[in-house]
Amino acid sequence: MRIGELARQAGVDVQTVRYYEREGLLDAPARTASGYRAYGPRHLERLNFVRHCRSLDMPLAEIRRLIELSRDTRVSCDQVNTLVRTHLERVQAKRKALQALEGQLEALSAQCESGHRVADCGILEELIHAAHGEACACHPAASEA
Amino acid sequence: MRIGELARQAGVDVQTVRYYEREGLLDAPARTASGYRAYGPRHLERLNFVRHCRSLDMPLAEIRRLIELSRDTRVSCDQVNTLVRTHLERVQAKRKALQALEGQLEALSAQCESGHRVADCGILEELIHAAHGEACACHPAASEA
DNA sequence: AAAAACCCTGTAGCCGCTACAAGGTCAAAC
DNA sequence: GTTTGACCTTGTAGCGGCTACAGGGTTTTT
Repeated sequence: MRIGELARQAGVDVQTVRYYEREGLLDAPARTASGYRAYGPRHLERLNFVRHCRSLDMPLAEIRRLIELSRDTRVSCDQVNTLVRTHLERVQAKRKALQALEGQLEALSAQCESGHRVADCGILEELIHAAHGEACACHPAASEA
Repeated sequence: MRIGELARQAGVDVQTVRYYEREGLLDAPARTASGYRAYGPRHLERLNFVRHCRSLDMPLAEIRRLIELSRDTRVSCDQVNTLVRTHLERVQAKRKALQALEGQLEALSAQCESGHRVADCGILEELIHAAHGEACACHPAASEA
């Protein structure tokens, strides 16, 4: 299987495959006489593994670590679980931050009534007031923390 | 006010101030005889505005657009509100994606019971099964969509 | 007068790709 | 047999939003 076929089967760009090889996530395959990469089913399996981890938003460094761990079957599973849970905590933290953002942006947008000019608009005023460190719809109680 | 003082007052890195100037978010200030940037209170106000928008996770391009809009006070406020609401939708979409991720990672972690080896661990098996396109704890109903 | 703290420009690194340039190879159509 | 087109190769640069470092000059403090 050549790189285009591998990429198609995994649903990724050809460049991404080469990138993963450079980054040590995919073993360098054999080459044909003319220098083309020749992949086997193991490579596809590994590539799908990487993509699945990426779909869980894991950074490449952690996927690399998972691959290392999986190579040594004597390793305690706790290490894998810790990695997953640490990642989960990161995702949770980011989600909560976005949730707070949502509230702030909604408050901001609520300042605006249709049809008037920016000179009379609550949004820019809010944003500019923030420049003075004053309370605003975005960060109502920020200064109380 | 020199760049260090400005940066300190806004709570940003000196490099970030220069970066914003390069990116057209901050007007180039006057220079002293020896070439040092000399800022006034207007610059601090603008910098705080930019930082506030960044705290709302707006991309610099949108902040630039907001600055443009705010310069022309005859512009309809709807443009500002649309920008904010579009950004809000992006944030919402990302938050929902992260929420789904959380569930997947939790299901994954639940596969693991403490103390055993990776060979017997549900997590890596799940991740590797995914490489065959099978149903997994991470993506239980993905193939039904 | 020396040391420390500040400033300048330019460049490169982070992440996970993506795209482009400038070439070599291979299969099929004419 | 050659020409088209799809494929492959390497190397390099770009995205965003900074951050850091190198190698200098200036100002302030000791």
